[in-house]
Order: sequence, then structure tokens, then C-alpha cells
Amino acid sequence: MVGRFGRRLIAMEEPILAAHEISMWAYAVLTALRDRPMRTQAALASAIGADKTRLIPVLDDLQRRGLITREPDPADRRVRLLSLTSAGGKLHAAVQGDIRAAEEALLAHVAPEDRARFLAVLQALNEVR
Amino acid sequence: MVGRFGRRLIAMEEPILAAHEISMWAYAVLTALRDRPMRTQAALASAIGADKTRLIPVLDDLQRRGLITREPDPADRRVRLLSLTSAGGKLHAAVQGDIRAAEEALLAHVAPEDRARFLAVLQALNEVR
DNA sequence: TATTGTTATACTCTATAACTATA
DNA sequence: TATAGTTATAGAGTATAACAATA
Repeated sequence: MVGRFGRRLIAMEEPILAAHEISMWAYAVLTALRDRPMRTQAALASAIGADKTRLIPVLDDLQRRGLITREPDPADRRVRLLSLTSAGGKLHAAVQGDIRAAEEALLAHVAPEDRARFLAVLQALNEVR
Repeated sequence: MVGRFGRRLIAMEEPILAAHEISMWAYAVLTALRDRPMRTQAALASAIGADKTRLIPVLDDLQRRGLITREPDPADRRVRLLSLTSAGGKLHAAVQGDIRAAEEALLAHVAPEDRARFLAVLQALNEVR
């Protein structure tokens, strides 16, 4: 059931991401960087559960489109300082808004008191152990 | 959250399936055939949301291990009649038992009244539209 | 020598197309 | 000719290993 629901959500999000010309990984990057800038690409990769090598083309694209900054740290020129540009922040907000609206529409089929309980249990299960 | 929970469940199930030397697709096949035998491989594939071509090595293996039968229909020798053997049924029951036990252990962290509600909402969300 | 990022390579999963056999 | 199943091939997505730059 969880698998089916997850696939349903992904199917629901895909056209939204496509409309903003952004991949799921790119969206994950924007979300992570909105929470806080990162000092290394490896830290970003582990934060979103991705491999560092498969993040590189994603970062290349985001940088080329002016959605993130990616500069060598003057103190240690091996590492790349990553942060969101204002354009990146705006795009993230737009995508997040669309996704939340779609989620709300789906959750509208559930009674409000069940809805809150459902989300709380889901969160609790994710925090077990 | 749903994605994270789904990945967690998959990670939980993987060692169980591996212990029984069975893949996730093979388990899906056994489950579908336990519910009812199938008249064609294509019907089985669509029942479990798989492509018919990627089912073939799975069926080859299950047949070789004596877990399913797979015989040409005498009435139309193009189609293969599929059903579970008793060994297949036993293996499915064993795997399902182990998976259910692991799920119960996880759900034990949730209050019993929340648990039923959670599963009901999950099912309802899957039935929307 | 160790670490960050990058590139090249290989591997897994999946889908598409071509083929065989039956009808 | 049309359909069920099979095989061969190609395409994503991902991970592993080798490499370059910097410390």
C-alpha cells in the first residue's frame, strides 16, 4: 500500500516538476539549499541521500540556469560553497506551492481530524529507531 | 515522508526476501498467483504492474525451482497457464509471515487505535479517483 | 599522503523492437 | 493477419574506480 501510494505521489509530482523544467533531484537540491547553504557537495549529496557523482550534472545545470551559486571556498579551494540565488529561491517556492496544492487536493478526501493523525503517524514511523 | 517510509519498508523487506532467495518481482508473482491462477503471462504482468518481457526470467527461475507450473493451454497453445505449486504456496506463506512480523514490529511503535486509522486512511487514499 | 570534486566506466533495471510459434 | 511468448538490443539511472587539483 505504501509503495502504491508513493508511486501515485511521484506520478502526481512529475508533471509539476516538468512544467518548471526541473528534475526530482534538482528539486531536492533546491530544498536542501533553501534550508541552509552547504559547504561541500559531498555534504549536500548525503543530506538528500544521493551519490556525489550523480549530483554533478544536476549542479551543472542549476548553476548554468543561475539558480544556485557554486564557488571555490577561498580558505580551501578544493571545496565548493553552495547556496541558492534569489531566482533559485523563487523557483523552489513556486514548485513547492504547486506540489502542496496537489497534496492538499488529495488529502481533501480524508476527514480533517484523520488527516492530522495520519501525518503524525507517518512522521512518527519515520523517526522510529 | 511517504517516499522515505517506502524506502525504509523496502530496506526492511530486502533481507527477508534474500533469506528466502527470492526477488521482489518473484514475490509479487507468487502473491498474484496465490490470489488466483492466470491464463496468460501478459495478464499476470499487468496485474502486478510489470512489463511482460521482464517477467520472463522471473518465471523461468520460479518454474525451474518448482514453485509454479507453466503449461501451454491445450485449447490455444500460444498461451501459458500459470499456477502455484504447493511448494510455491508454502514459500509464499513463509515469506509473507516474515514480512508481516517485521511490519507488526514497526507498527508496535504506534498506538493501536492510531494504527487502524492510519491503515484505513492509507487504503482510502489509494482508492481516490 | 589525504581530501574534494570530476570524469570514465560498468552495472542494473527497464523498455523497445525484432523474432518464433501458434491461431 | 493477428496474438502470446521469447530473445536481443538499447536506453535510463545508478554506483564504482580512476583521475586532477588542492591541502
